[in-house]
Amino acid sequence: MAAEKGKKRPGRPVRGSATGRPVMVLLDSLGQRWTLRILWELRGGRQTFRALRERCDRVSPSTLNARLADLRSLGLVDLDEAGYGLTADGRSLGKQLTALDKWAEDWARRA
Amino acid sequence: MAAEKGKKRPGRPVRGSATGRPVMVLLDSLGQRWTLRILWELRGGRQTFRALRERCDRVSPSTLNARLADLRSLGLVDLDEAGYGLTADGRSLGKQLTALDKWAEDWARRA
DNA sequence: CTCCGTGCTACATAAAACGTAGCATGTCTG
DNA sequence: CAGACATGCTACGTTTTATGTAGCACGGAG
Repeated sequence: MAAEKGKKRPGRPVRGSATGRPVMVLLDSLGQRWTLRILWELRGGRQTFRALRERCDRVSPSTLNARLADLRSLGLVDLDEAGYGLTADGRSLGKQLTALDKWAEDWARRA
Repeated sequence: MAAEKGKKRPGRPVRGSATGRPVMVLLDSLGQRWTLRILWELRGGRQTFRALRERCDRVSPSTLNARLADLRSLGLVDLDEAGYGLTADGRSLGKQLTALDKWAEDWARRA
């Protein structure tokens, strides 16, 4: 399982990049299936594990749980009685995704 | 393994999203290992397959080739005598990654 | 010819993700 | 209390994806 051995933090080495340069930590986590999508869907507001799973095309619960653990470890996502949601950092990253959405729209228009 | 069959385009359905909404096409491709990293490294300028591979922590050539085929199919990357490089679209997406880098720096400062 | 360097492929192995079932817990209802 | 739901999450066998190493085919230079 993807249990957390240690919290991931910007500045700590990750797979594929010994430096631990913050953006590399980020690229490493985002470059796993469903991570970007999960952040994307959480922009819409806090939701339960099961609801989130539905929104993410019924991703398998083991994968979803692994990603959520990762994102929590990064401090981008948290869990409370209302379910999973973005932290302050998560929301600010979410804005980057919104920018990406805009970019994609323009891209589609051009293509 | 080989290359993909049809060109991917924003507006065409992809795995995990039947709608083909542009940003979904993007998230789908970016959410594979090495894709983000490859784009990241290509920001530095056109380079050969082998040089790019070195910069990407010696990713296996089969994987690299698969990702490059994907990115070429998306019109973000192209290949000429000087090697692989970003297209105009690729460069504009690269700017989004640069923004992500900035974000990650701030994030690291906060964490 | 040989010697490089290029993009890229083959293929066996390992790791990641999938899909389904179901557990443990809590709350609400009769 | 029992029973019906809903929750987060785990187990585990199967499939998909990535890895690592070797090496092929081509082109240019010497």
